[in-house]
Amino acid sequence: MSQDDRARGRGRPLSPVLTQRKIASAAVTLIQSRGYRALTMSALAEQLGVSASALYNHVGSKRDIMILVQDRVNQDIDCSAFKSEPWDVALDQWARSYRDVYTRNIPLIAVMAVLPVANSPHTLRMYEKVATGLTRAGWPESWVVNTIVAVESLVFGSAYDAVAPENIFDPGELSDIAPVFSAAVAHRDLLLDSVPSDDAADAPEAPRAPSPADVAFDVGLRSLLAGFRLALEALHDRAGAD
Amino acid sequence: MSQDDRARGRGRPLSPVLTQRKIASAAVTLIQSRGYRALTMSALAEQLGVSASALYNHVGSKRDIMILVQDRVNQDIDCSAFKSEPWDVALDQWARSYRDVYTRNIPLIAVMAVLPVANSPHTLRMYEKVATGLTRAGWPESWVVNTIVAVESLVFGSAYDAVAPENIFDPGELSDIAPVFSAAVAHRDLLLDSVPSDDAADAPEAPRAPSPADVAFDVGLRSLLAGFRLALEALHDRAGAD
DNA sequence: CACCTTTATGAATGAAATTCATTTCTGGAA
DNA sequence: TTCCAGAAATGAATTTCATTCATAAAGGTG
Repeated sequence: MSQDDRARGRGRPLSPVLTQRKIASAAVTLIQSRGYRALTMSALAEQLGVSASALYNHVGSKRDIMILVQDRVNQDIDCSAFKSEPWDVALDQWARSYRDVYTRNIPLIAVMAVLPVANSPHTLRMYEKVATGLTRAGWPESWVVNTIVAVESLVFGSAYDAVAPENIFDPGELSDIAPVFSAAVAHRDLLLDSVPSDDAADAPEAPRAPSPADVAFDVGLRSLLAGFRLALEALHDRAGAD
Repeated sequence: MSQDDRARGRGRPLSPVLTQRKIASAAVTLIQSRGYRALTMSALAEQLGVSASALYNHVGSKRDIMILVQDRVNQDIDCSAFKSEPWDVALDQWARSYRDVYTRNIPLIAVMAVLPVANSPHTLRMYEKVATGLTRAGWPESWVVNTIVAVESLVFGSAYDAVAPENIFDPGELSDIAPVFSAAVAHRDLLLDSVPSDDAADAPEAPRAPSPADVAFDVGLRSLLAGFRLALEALHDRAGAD
């Protein structure tokens, strides 16, 4: 399809057909056009004009491909705010962008959340920007990673929530056994206006109205950041008292 | 194994062998003894002394079984604090218990996070307790669900983090490209004492030392709750001003 | 009693990932 | 140059699951 349609015979080709780079690109393309469900070794091989077993000369498993995809996808996370903005504003923007990316890449969460960063250069660069921003703003070294992890945790959980069906909390026939909760679900949407509309600057594309999941994430992120501000103040007060 | 070893012939048995209840129990048993990897339709059928295809007379798919398991597992989450404690203390205890449970049931996260609650009575009962606690404490109805979702998001993300390898942030050979982050990772453990030891009351079993992931969760949860306290105060101040 | 429904069995089916034997080419050492 | 180990393809298994299908036996309802 994509390359050269003449069937290749057996044996090593004259010039190499595959590289990890090409495999990763093809995987991303495939995912974007047909989704993660469609990312099979065969489909990927077909996309590359190659037989499925050939992939195993370049990666050890499908999981390896997910890892390549993950590092690539992480480049889309916007860390730019750490250059200029105060740490809390930057963390806010980073978290929102991070969630947007993973809402589009749910199957990567299980990979990213558990994957040693050691072979993901772009991911590591992202963390470096965040860590630098926090450190420069006066966060103690010993807190930086935990702060990052806490934000990430909220982000991953919220990404799942974002792809859940809208009626996920609708108690259906069982509303009798949960009257207070049912009422709360029914009145959940009253906050819908308090949320910032997605991107003012760079998006002519989709000024999508915020969903309940967006509101919940907004509430959680704001609260988490407010808590962080308090914690940082407390740390500095204590340090100042010595 | 578990029931009656005499081979059953073809055809409908004299008394029913399977129920959804029995399937769910067997699944939980299997998971506890051999983990989620071992939860296959065949293994489950064997556990029940039945052929795999028989299961499909009682559930539509393996996912349905995961749903049954999920509702059962959610009964282990401790909501008791909402009866007596202030809302923030109760939310704290709930969240910690919730994370413990899902740390042991990682594959359920993808199910739970996305599953309509309508057919999970125990899950719904849990939400009812939480919603009641928050409402009684003065949280406005419109905030209750979002508050719950925010905590859950942190919990799910943190559960992933808890099962990640300890060295997940070790930059390995790439530490050059992320010096600030690498230093932060190296000093991450300095907070290890600030975390409550797991269970004082009911655990003679494992007074396990807190891991870095436990600390990060603790930091995140504390901050989130601090932020919630501020938000609730602000709401009441605003309401009082009218 | 006739007949549809329920709930088993055991034998396919099908989708994936992965492995294996084989082929062909490359690049470095003798 | 020649030779050979190793790299990189192919296509044909293999494996492991979930799921479906044809068939059989029992239950319950008219």
